[in-house]
Amino acid sequence: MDLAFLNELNDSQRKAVEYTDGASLVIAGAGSGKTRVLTYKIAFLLKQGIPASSILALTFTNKAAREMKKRIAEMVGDKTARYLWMGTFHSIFSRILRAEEGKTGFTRNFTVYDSSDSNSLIKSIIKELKLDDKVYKPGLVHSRISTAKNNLITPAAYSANSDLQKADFNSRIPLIKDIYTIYCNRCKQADAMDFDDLLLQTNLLFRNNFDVLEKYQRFFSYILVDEYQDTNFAQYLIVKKLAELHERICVVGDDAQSIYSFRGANIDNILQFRNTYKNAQVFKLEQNYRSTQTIVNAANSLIDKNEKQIRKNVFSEKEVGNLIKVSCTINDYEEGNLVAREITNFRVKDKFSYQQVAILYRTNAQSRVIEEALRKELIPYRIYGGLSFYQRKEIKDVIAYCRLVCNPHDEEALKRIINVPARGIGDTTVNKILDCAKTHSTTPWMVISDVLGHNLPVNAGTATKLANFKTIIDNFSLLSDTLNAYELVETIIKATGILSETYTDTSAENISRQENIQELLKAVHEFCENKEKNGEQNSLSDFLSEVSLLTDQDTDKDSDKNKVTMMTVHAAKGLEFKVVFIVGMEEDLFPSSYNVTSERDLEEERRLFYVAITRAEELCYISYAQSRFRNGSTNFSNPSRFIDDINPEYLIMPEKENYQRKTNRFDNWDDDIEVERMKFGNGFGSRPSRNETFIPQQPKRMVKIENSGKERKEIQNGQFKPDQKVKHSIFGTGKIVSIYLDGANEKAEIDFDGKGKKTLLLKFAKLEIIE
DNA sequence: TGACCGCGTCTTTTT
DNA sequence: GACGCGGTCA
Repeated sequence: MDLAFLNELNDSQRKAVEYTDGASLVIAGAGSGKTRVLTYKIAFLLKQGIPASSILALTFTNKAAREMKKRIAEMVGDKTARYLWMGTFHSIFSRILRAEEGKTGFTRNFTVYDSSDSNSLIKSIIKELKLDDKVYKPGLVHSRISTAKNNLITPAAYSANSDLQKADFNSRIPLIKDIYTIYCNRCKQADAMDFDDLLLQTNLLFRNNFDVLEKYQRFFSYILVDEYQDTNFAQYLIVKKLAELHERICVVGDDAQSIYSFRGANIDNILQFRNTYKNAQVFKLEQNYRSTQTIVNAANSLIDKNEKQIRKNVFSEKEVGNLIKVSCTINDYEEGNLVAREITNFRVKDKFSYQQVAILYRTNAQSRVIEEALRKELIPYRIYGGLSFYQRKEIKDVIAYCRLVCNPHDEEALKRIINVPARGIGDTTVNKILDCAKTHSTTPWMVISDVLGHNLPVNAGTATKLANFKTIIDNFSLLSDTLNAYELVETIIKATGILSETYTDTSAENISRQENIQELLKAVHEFCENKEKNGEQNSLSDFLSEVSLLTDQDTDKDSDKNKVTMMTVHAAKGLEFKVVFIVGMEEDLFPSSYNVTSERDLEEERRLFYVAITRAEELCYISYAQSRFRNGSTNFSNPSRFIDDINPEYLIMPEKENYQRKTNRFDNWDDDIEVERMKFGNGFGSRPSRNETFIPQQPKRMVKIENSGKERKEIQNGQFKPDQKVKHSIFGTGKIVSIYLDGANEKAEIDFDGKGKKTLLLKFAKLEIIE
């Protein structure tokens, strides 16, 4: 057995790889070779003769799985590696759920609803219940349902749980339980699972079928989990159950990089690992091979401000490197220019190529200004995230046809394309069908299949149109027995005229739509060839079962080589770049004011910043703007408190003078560049005369400037005043710090006894005045 | 039924 | 600024 590759590891990496007898936790600091440990460990297991098919490796993204599999194949050979169970939780367990069809009430061809399908279904349920969608906001309802599912709370349990009912009642949305119940019934009827179902149903499968659980427990003799800090309760429990028999489980992660709590990720899973697995070995990887000492030390000094963490000593033995330059510009527009100019500088000096540079931001909306600036400087870039390929209208339309062909009961797919291209079946008819399906407790497809039998109140013309539509879909379904995915998708595109719909128009938009459809065809083609090569199925439903779990990250193209990368910090997790620009480091944006209502949330934002900094290998730039065009108006902002969290010895700060400057000058990295005129939005020619908004002060709160130029801060409220003592149903008693207006929302900042300061929306908070 | 217009709302991150 | 919704008109 050739184990020479183990010599490529450092001491702690090697120990982590070689320990295979029981549970282990690998705490991997940023850049410490986490992926290396995982791949080498799997290779190590394989070399010892453990069959690939008995190793389950769960990753966070498809891309991570693919890359890891590739590396393992290089080490141990393609044949040995091929049968590894490696993928995201969602893709692995959707495979298992399909294999175990019938045990969960879903067939093996179940559709996967993406978030917009879920939202759309929730929206129609809210409408059917005649509820106000301003109160029952679909997004909000979805997130409540999602949270419930991630915590394995079924609709019945949700309705029965008095705490949840009380919370919903206090939030004035007591009927969530009904929406949740109906939502689940409708999904089941449509033979559709949403993302969260994939985890929830897996748990139900294992809970209700001990024999099935036992089968997989025996089957998977070794389990590895990557990015364990970002697992939620549903994922935690799946892993725990599967590992119960052997306890040969190895989880890898970094608590300092846990940034997905909004998706239900629970950092306690990693913090409490040793309580779950009493005999667990812990390995710490602390040497960072990625970044300069300055970057590592700066990141350490930042994360040190977090209370909740596993202390570790991440260090780098690379060169000391450059200090992190912090820059301040007058507005977001100049910030973009600053970044673009600096990137051009690199090119002139031949220091870095474009693909070694990344620009990271907190929100996708920030990409726009930066994009403009890069374009002006003729810098090629690639934006990740935002509207992903598979969320584009034309792609979703084609996919919806495919979904309907494989599963005609898929309500969301039906609604989407029943009138695309226009065939005279409008909203009125669709609503009648939905109504009718509801009263007959059946699916819309059944109604269309037998219009007369269901007494659908439409005229003969409409009935014919519906019959024609049904014939189209039925014909495709017949073809699906003989054609592979590529042939069928091609037929669908041609026969439905989706493509020809765009032919008439030669606008740039339509050309891009055509290209996208061609791109999709290419992807299906590749899928079919790949599957054929491996002797696997390549029918349309096989394609669909994979495509619904793909994301933008998975569509890398060769043409994207040598471009600057632009993405959110979240999307950058796991990646590394020679040069990283972190833009928009402003209070209320980063940390995001929407996100932060507690110290716990603030710590997550801080971890997010930590992730951003540690992406950089050699150079890291941080910038913030004094004003920014956001949500249709210009807002003044203060530098992020996180900048102060970094030990200043690693930073070059903008000169203090610039910090508070009242003139139109801005600080920049090249002092000789001419100052451009500030760009302010509509009718905002005159700046407010007050300057104090530029002076850093506590609390660092963004002051909203209306277009009229008026400044609004704290406001009067008839009922609530600062210093009042109040009681909240969840947070208990506290004292009001301030009442202020955020946009149109009246908010209260309250210092709760023992719970710290929180910001609440007055209209929802239901506060009781104590004194 | 479908195209178009204007208004109001909502702006975080993603498998 | 962008999008979705509701209303109006052909």
